[in-house]
Amino acid sequence: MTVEVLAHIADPNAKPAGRIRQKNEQAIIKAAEDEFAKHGFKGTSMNTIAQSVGLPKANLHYYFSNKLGLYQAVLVNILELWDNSFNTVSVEDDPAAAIARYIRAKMEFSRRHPKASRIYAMEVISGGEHLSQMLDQDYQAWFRGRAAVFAAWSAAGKMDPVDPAHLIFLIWSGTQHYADFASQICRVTGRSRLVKADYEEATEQLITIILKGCGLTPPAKDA
Amino acid sequence: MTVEVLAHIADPNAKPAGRIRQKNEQAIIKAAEDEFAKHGFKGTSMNTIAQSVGLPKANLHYYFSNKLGLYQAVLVNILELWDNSFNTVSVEDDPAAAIARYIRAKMEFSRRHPKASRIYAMEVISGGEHLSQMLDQDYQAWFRGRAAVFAAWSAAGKMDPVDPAHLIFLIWSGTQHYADFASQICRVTGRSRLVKADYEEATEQLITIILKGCGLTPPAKDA
DNA sequence: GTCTATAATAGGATAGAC
DNA sequence: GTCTATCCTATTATAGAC
Repeated sequence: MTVEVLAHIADPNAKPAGRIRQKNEQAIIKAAEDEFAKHGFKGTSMNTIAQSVGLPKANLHYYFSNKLGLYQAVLVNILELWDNSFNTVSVEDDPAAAIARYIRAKMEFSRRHPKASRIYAMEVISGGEHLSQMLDQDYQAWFRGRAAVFAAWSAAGKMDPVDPAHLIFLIWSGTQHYADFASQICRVTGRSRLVKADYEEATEQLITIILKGCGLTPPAKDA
Repeated sequence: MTVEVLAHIADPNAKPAGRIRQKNEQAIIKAAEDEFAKHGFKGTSMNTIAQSVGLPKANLHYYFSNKLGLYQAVLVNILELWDNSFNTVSVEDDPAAAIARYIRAKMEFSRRHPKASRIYAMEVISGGEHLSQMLDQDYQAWFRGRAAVFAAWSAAGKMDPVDPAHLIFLIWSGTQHYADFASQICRVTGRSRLVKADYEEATEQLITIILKGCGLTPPAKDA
């Protein structure tokens, strides 16, 4: 996905970035992520963000044209975090190794950036209107390209003939769940929070089930 | 899960239900679901709900003590919709048939009640504080009981020794995804909306992958 | 660049006429 | 039971002093 090109969407009248500006913008965005992750776009107030950064709310409007501009900056920030290793997977690669690596990368993202995952989830649940401006056309093309790789593997008899789209959705949902639904996982398992070991265990279980489910044998050891 | 007992939480000063009251309350709840599913608790305004029902907003406060009371009524409504067939699954049952049936039930819920699923998802992503009052203690016990059934199947050699909790999370996330992330599925696949056939295809794919992933053979035909 | 003060509006909630 | 009018607070956003 080409994300750099879209940075201007976040703030059309963006001023040249001085040192102070860059630092403050990042601080505001970081605080904004906390709120957006908990309450979504509509449910978040500039006031709360301002208090969280320790800045008067007028400053937020100095750095970002308005609430929507700040939100879009946060979204762009998230899209830039996304792991792109899956983009380069090709038909020549080993399916089992490639899928295992992708699951690992997605789960690592859930562990390291749970708030980013939640903001994205809330945005999609809300209809994803703010995202459509950012990734409409080439996102669909990207998805088709990735699905084609799975289809080619199946056609070559390297894996079961599973529907590529549904397999990708299963990988997405299964990994994102550990970020988005962490509060529920904690509740039903009696944990206070998820630690690294929990994510590692989940990763191995997901890889085991999904690879076998596609008729694949897990790679002997991860590289 | 014992849900009926908790109905009083939704509105402690609930008045006896007359015909008009019951009808209006349902109309309000229905309209509220639309908004809560799109914007979560904080992001939803009573005003918007009132306009959607075609009632002055003072009426909403007549029927529900306040915004929180209305939200909790919506949540209770959702919990009552939940499929309970999984509760009665026991060690004696056939794992493949039971898991396939559960996936089918969960996916059917996503198809028939996508808004309920989204409200629940938003609530969990937001931290799930409003849910904890409703199902804290026995929810954990319920989960442990269900996980124990999977563990017993594994111990009896009826299926692979997968971690029950992670398997359940995979079933939950994989099925709920088609409700919560429908907007994204539509975007990447170029659909305008998901139809029954899409859900049926997804159901079969999920059952195929997950059953095989657990070392199970799909039941010949569904009952 | 930063902040106080303030405008303008939307939000939740209630009083009280009907 | 129903609705208008209203209160008060929170919210987005801006003006303008420093």
